[in-house]
Amino acid sequence: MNKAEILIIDDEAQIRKLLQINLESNGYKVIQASTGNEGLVLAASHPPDLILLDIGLPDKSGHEILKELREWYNKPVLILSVQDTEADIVSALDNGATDYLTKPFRTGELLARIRSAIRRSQNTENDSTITCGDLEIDLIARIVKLKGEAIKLTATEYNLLALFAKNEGKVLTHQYLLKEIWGYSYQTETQYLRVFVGTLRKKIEENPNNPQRITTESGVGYRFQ
Amino acid sequence: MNKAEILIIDDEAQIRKLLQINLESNGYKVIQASTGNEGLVLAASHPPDLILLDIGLPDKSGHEILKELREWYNKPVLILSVQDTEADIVSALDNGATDYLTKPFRTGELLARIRSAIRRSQNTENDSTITCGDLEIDLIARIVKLKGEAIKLTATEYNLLALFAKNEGKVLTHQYLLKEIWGYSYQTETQYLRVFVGTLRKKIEENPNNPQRITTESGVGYRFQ
DNA sequence: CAATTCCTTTACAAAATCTTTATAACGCAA
DNA sequence: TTGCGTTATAAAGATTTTGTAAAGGAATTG
Repeated sequence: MNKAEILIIDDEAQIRKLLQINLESNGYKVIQASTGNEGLVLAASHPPDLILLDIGLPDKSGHEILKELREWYNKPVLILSVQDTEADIVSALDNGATDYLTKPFRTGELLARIRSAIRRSQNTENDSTITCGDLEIDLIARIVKLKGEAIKLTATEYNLLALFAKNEGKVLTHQYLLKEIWGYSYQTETQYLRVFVGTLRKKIEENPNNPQRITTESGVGYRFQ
Repeated sequence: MNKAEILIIDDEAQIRKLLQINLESNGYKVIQASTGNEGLVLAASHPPDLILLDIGLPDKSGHEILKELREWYNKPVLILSVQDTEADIVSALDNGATDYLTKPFRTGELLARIRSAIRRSQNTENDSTITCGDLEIDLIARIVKLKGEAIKLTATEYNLLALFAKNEGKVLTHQYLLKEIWGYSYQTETQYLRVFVGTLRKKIEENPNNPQRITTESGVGYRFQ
């Protein structure tokens, strides 16, 4: 993955700064929110690869934020907290937190736990390259080859194709695709999908008028084979 | 899931006992090993759903055990250790540990982290397919196969068939079917059902004039077998 | 800051699906 | 047999969904 994006939701500017410096120097792209609601909006409009969530937020408890996130967000959410009561930890983990670290944390450990969480979340059948007939997708290098020839895809086209490839054979609903590629708040923009599936077909199908790889499931979504 | 199995690899009998009692009272099945090699053998001969691994083992370091395990075992491995140096934690996590807890640990937290790890590992492996004779319905991939051949169904046809399959053998009333597929306000549109049961029969019945799979219960509804 | 690429949006044609109508067939009881 | 309620099938019409092109904006790049 090319620069995983991490969203920090924390009200303390100092901590955000500290995290930002550490994460960016380790090759992550960082987005920040100082309140829970701001964090939810940011996450919905552009889903990050991982979220660092503080429990002690001014506007809304982190537990609530976590619950709301988990209604649609299924990538890792790591909790950072000064609280270390067992009840807090258990509640967060049972509500879908991926991990729980108490402040002050050790940066090396935090980074290791982030690596671990991201590795696992990408581990959905992810052997770096996926091959489907004469189409090869290198998920590490982000290169797509058709009959050995590299194809030029835009960022969105690539993301869409990679998502299809990781779910070969399954029907992916419009909602799901939009949520994964554009974000939670784009669930109704099915026209985006039509446009991008169209351009993808032009690039990877033998005959775009009779697509074999990306087929339409009318009223439901698309399927990649 | 039917009683998840947990393998404990730890040389201290007291800790094993403590873990055993706690885990068993929470519905897990427990297997124990007091040395690293014994643990590897047990894991290989009967792979558990999760492994609790102590780092300070007499025969082999837990780090080594972890590496050997990870060559083939990809379910959760939680590390328990008296060591809490950052280097230890980072090394374990980077070698594929799912989580790392330092002794003494809090049982509630440990149980929550176990639940969390198991939940996540199960999320990636669900293929619920219903099989009725030579008809297969994959509810995740949304694929229907008859004698191994995929059949093309429209969204409504598929929904109807899936609903039948989930209620195999039962008579489903017109009202119920209409309510489930079209919605509450369509309960009187029984003609819809006739049309769609008709098209379904054409696609999945050997002889649509003498249906065996979807049979008519006159005046009541339909039954799927 | 100009050029290019990519994304978003709009418009319209084409295809697929659903709904409705019409008509025939079936089972059952009088 | 006839009549009635129910079911089956075909096919026309209506509606929804999809595909494609293209214009205008936004973002990126040199």
